[in-house]
Amino acid sequence: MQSHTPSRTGRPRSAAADEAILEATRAALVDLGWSKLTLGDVATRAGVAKTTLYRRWAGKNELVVDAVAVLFDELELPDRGSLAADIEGVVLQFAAILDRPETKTALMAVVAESTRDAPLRERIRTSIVDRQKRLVLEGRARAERRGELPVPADPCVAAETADLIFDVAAGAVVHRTLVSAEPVDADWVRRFTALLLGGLAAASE
Amino acid sequence: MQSHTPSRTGRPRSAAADEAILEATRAALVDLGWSKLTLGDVATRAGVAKTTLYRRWAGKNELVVDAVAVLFDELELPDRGSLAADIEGVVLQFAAILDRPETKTALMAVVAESTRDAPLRERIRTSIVDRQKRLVLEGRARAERRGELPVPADPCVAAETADLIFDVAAGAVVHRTLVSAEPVDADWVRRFTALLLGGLAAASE
DNA sequence: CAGTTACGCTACGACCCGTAGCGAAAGCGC
DNA sequence: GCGCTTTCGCTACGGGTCGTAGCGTAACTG
Repeated sequence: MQSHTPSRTGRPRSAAADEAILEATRAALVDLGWSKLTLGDVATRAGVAKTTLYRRWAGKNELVVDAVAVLFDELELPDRGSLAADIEGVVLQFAAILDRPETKTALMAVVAESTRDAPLRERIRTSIVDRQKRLVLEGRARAERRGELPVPADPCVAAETADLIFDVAAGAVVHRTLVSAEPVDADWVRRFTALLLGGLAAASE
Repeated sequence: MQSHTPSRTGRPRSAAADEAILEATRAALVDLGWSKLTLGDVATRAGVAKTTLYRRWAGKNELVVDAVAVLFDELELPDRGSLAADIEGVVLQFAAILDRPETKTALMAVVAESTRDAPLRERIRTSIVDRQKRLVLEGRARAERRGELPVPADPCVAAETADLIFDVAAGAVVHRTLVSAEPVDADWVRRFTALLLGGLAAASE
């Protein structure tokens, strides 16, 4: 969120307004998409003055990041018994979130903006990307406990491998969904997982 | 381009103006980025009236796609002797194009817009994406001639595999560059290629 | 109650959009 | 050469969004 240090005195900021604004932002993203979304319209939908919106967020970019970030909270890594099943499960979850119209149009737009805005990039990293990356680390740790993956000797190499896996998995799903515009269905996920696990097995030999 | 059927009579459209506009668009992307780029500014930079710009392109999206598309013309697939070397070469080329400031800020922006604009998505596909995908098909055909990959029995499965490889490769490079904001250097490409080839080998067994 | 902060509302200049209208320029067929 | 057609540069315009300033009111604290 926007990390406003709450002062001890004075009228407190309405928490209900916060949620109403974020909800209105998601609704506006569904109806209008990124480019036609205006802050005035969001304020009207939320039943809030436009000035209130500007008091809490610096601009459209930051607002949309916060509005979309909560959708990634539902990402979990339930234990499905094997590394392959775990991967397939989390990839399907990620694809489902990315298939929503509000994330589809918003995510790549804010990433594009972040190429010229370092603070925005940091905000995206902490509130969205790191939540995804955590799943990769958890999945590997679980696979090591199962004995499906060897415990890495060099932790530095292990970190690089985790980053590689993350970029490959997240990138592939995003590219399939947004660029190729084809569905990430169970069949595709199965083939992708087979490719990924095969590559991991070959690399650790 | 914008596929304007040239009429036999009347004053012909200036081809020099076309190139000046696209060049000005790329320069404006470098200076201003996607969101702050305005068509009026592009027209001024190109030494062209704003109305001329609107006569040739429907809007900002289409213009930027055309301006960036030509940068992907330099993508080639020189024979480096092995499938691994071919992959590493083309991935490094793709990463180099994507590292330019004009493509970095523009590509994801137009992809984000294309989620709500089917004609734009088709334009991106034909003028940018298909040029990349072609390299995957050529690379595989070459590897089959070398005997590095088995000739697929089912052409339908082969097409699906090619699509998968394409989404994985392009997606990984894009994600690494734009989301993780870390360099696609020779070391990363080597590790990615090893992962991909290992997965391919495991899948064809 | 006084002090402080957030809120809703209005109004404002600045900017960009996309289009219309005009006269001039550059080709083609005769 | 002379019309015809299309594009060009230019100006001007209504409409929309931006981000901010100002002001009176509401909410909470000590």
